[in-house]
Amino acid sequence: MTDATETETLQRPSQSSESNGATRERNERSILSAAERVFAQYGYRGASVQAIAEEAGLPKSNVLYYMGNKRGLYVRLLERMMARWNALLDDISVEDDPAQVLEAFIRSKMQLSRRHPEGSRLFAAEILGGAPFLQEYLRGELRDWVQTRAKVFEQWAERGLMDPVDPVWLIFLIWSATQHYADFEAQVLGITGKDEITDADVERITQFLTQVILKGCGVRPPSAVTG
Amino acid sequence: MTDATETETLQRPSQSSESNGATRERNERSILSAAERVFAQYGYRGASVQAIAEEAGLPKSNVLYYMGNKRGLYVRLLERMMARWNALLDDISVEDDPAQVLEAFIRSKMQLSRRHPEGSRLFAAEILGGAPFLQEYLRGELRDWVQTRAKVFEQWAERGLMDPVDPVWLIFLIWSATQHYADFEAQVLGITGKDEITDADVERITQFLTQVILKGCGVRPPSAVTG
DNA sequence: ATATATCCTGACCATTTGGTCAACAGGTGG
DNA sequence: CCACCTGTTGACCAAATGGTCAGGATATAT
Repeated sequence: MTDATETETLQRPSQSSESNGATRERNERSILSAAERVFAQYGYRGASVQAIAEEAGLPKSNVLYYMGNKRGLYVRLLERMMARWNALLDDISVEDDPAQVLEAFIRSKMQLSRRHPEGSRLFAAEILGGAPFLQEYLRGELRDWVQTRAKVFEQWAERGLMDPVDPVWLIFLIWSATQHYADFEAQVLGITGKDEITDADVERITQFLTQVILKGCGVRPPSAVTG
Repeated sequence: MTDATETETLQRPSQSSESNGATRERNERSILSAAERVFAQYGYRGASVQAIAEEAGLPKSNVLYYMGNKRGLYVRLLERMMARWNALLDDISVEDDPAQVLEAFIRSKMQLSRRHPEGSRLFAAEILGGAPFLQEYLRGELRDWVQTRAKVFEQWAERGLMDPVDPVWLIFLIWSATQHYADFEAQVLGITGKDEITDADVERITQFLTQVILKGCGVRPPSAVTG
């Protein structure tokens, strides 16, 4: 009965959703944020509810009161990250300028990793471990996402707007390159000797990647005015 | 006293190292291999000695008999992977052909990830978690490795053999792109719908990456005969 | 004030964790 | 035969694990 509720059909915030659900919202947010950090660092198995609770500054029981159980909490975080992800490069068409689209892709992907480094690492850890919770998503939604974009890339190639490279691998290349700075931040920092990746660094990396990848695919950089 | 021995000053294999150290070697190998898989999948915290033992087909006590403790086993695996890593792109000089060197780099890095996917993932998981065991290595050996190669790339750029891109970021780009296929194998398989990455796939990816990255950096592909 | 719903949490539980240890087996050299 | 070394493993331990639950605190609605 008092089992893991669907975490969707939660309180119906009748009218005064301010003081009513306010506590809940505040606590849930802080738990989710703490959990994201802990899961990202230790992976699903390695993370403990106790550690999450401490990170959130709450007793373990309270975390479980809000989240039901460890598994549900984890899935919820994955879903949140997937939603952010799906918003990326929402609509592109053959009519768009390849250079502009590719640059926008690289830039927004870079910013996603920058804005949500823990979410990015959480995702990476899940995939590393064989994606036990995400098989479905990978073979469904995400696959469609990729195929749609790949189609457009292909048509660009047919029209001579870029080299005839395999579009799926191009997408993987952009993914890996952009995610590297979030997922392998520890490595990047260690090797460069920095103690932080600044906004300026991110901008420079974005430009570097844009330049190399566009040129590498035979895409002409966007000429501000469409010739 | 009976603490974690240095795992280096083990048995001195006097002369008959066949029947003598043979059992040890066999068991150690199978434990290391099993541990690599389990650590890669679950991370350090998430992996259990019990799981490693089962994977190796031995009782837990036996694993601990050979390896001392979990930590030592993990460190030993990391060191093994680092050794493989250091052998990469061992010597390059300004006199070499950029195209040949870059292609060799991409190819050998690709093969390293292919030959040791679990080791690659183990490494990735360690970095993802903030590299608690590898700080020293990253800021020391690996940093030097990168700086040395970066110097060469820079000189190539000065000589007009390639575009003046930031060499460190170029190295990161190659790393991330090549490692992606090992670390995110689950994602690649899910999206492409394959159930295995074949040797032919690896070859095609290698050529794709070589083509795009060389062209992207303004490196002319190796003209079999030096012009 | 009373009732009701949310929020909070310490105590508790079975299971698993990393690790120790004593006992024992097998072979080799004296 | 004994002594010694390597290998083997079940029994055991304190600590940590995910999760439950009863009981209390707090606030709002009537």
